[in-house]
Amino acid sequence: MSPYVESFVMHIGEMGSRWGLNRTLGQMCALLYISPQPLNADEIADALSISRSNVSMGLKELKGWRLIRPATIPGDRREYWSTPKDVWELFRVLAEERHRREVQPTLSMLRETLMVEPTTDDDRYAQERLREMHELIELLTNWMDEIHDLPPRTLIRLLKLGRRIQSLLDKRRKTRNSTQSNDR
Amino acid sequence: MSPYVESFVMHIGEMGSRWGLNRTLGQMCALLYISPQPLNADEIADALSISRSNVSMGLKELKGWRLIRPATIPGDRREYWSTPKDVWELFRVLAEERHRREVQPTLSMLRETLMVEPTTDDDRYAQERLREMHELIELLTNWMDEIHDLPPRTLIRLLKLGRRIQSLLDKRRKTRNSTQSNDR
DNA sequence: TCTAAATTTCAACATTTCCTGAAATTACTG
DNA sequence: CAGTAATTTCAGGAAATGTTGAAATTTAGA
Repeated sequence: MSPYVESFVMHIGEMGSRWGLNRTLGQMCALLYISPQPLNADEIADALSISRSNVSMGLKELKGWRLIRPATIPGDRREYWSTPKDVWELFRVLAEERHRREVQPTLSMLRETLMVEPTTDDDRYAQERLREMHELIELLTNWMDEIHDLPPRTLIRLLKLGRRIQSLLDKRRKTRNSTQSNDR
Repeated sequence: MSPYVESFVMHIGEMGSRWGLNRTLGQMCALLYISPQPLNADEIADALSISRSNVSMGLKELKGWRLIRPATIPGDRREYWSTPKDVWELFRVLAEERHRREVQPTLSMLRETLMVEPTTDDDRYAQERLREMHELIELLTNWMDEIHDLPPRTLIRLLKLGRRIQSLLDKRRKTRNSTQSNDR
């Protein structure tokens, strides 16, 4: 592994631990991302100096994360792997998976708890906090779902707009109000 | 701790591990969030059945995360603690801290690596991937900075807009193009 | 300034998470 | 359908993380 590549792989490895993956998973991802060609398990084990079995388990997990894809090299019977090369897609997949694993269960929990009638004052206060949290998470979730398959081009425009979004929204509201309907 | 509160606290505890905090930190946060009054260290230890010293270390960390604030109760010499009660603020602080701890270092690493002139073809390919990642992260970072202190009201409007943002952006581009300037 | 309550520190222990090599399984190929 | 290459599984050990109680430190008030 060239030093060029190494600093990146190691760094993402460290970060990986904070992204639901762990160090090894992060390193594997990073390595596959910056490799021009797909790699097979032995090459990965070799590059990262980890055991073959560790790679096998890692690949299994990364499949679950939808972060890697198989590739075949004609005349070679081993399996090769790579990540999507588009950062947008990579981040989107990661975000979706984390949403599925972290946010969805939390939403369920909140919904269930909110069904229960609180009895004490403290519980009533707690319920109010839960309700607010539920509302925000649901808003964010719906938003993510909605923009999920907007073209990256559109999202980039939105990002570049930054805070100027405010005036745009204001303008929209004004015209809408002066005509008729309102959001939702 | 009432069962009402308990399911929430325990759940956030589990999630906490995935959010850079750990289980105990998550539980402490959750508990302080849904408690009508600030709590002192002993009350926290008691509610969560953990040692006093663990609470002390936890509070120290949570201070570092800016997730808790001290409160004083007149005539009581102990220190009391609570979280912000506004979910928006809570999430924003969490996002900011994670950004500081995870994204910033990654940005630095990318910038440094991009300074180095790649020598092999593989390194040149790697650099291209790094460049794209850097670009995206920077775009997201700037966006976050910009909308950082827009009023929640505005953000809610944006969220509720969902994918309809597209037509709004299209409209804007059309008028802009027909007059003159462009984004950036 | 002294005392006792409150808080913090830290080294030892406990728990969780990760990684490995050996063995088992699967999948090609002759 | 052997025989071998490739991959997966898994129990045990290693490393990392979290927790505790005892001792040290800080703080507030008498």
